[in-house]
Amino acid sequence: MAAAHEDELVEMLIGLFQEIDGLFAAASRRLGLTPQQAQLLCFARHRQPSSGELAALLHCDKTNITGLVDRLQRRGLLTRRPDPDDRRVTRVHLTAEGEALSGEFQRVIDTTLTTGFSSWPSTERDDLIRLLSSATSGLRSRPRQAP
Amino acid sequence: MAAAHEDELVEMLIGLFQEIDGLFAAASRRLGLTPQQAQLLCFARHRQPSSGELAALLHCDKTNITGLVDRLQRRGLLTRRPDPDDRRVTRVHLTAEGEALSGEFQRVIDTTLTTGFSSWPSTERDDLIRLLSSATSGLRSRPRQAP
DNA sequence: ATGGACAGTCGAGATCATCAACTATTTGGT
DNA sequence: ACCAAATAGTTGATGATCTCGACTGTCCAT
Repeated sequence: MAAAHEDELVEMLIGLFQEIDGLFAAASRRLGLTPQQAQLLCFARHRQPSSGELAALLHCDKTNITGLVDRLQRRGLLTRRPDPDDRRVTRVHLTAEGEALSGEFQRVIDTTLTTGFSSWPSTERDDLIRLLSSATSGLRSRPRQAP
Repeated sequence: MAAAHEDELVEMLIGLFQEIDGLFAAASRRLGLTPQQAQLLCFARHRQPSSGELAALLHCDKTNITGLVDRLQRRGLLTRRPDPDDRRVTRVHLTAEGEALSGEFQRVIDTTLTTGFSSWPSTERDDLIRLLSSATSGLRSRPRQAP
């Protein structure tokens, strides 16, 4: 067993997590958003998620989404619209202003991450993409424990 | 330029971030901690950080640390001790209970991540460790912009 | 129909997070 | 040695995040 290697891998994964967490905090703050608001806007960028979907994506309770969406709606960044197929669900649609702001956020993230890899040879980039893809999908089916 | 590859890499990095974020949320909740509390305890596991160091590690204002440490101290998980070399700084020391709880948290994280990679050949693990190391250090010196 | 599952909201209470202002201590320049 | 500037931590005020239990309304399978 390569126990030392495993520990090292875990350490690296968490280190990268911390780094991206800091990047998100700095970028959202720069735009006058909280990290949660920025992430919610990004999730609503190309689909029109329901509150329940947003709760799953943000790893929080659905009752939290109500206030989160309330504040963003009060700022004119999104609107609530009823789902035509299921009258229980309400879907979140970005306004033009919300599109612009979330686009700005995504641009900051993209350029910061991209410039961090600008000096990498494309073979290493491809390797990393391949390994990250396997890693993420491997973790996505993580063992759930009973509540 | 491999613009498509860059976008794909950014997408993968964020996907992994989301996954680890969810893992942290679930693990800390299981132990009756908030994610911030769990992270703070882990940072205090082997060193005795000052409040300012904790603020930098948690990417938040130093005034936030006061209340965070207050609540953990009230639960008997850590103590404040003055730094002998600089009477301005107070350092955080975990109690035995705090050690146990943060150890439990770290164990949950470690085993979940490790089992996610248990089927990987060691050559791929080594590749991923090497690439993540480069990536994280490359991002750690990220370009700061003026406030 | 009707009972159970599901989506969203509300109210209460705790935590997280920031800002301005303050005290105490350290440091460096003169 | 002195004093101004920088630093570490706390406090109070304010707003945002997050969860829990309870509630309404809708869907769906029996």
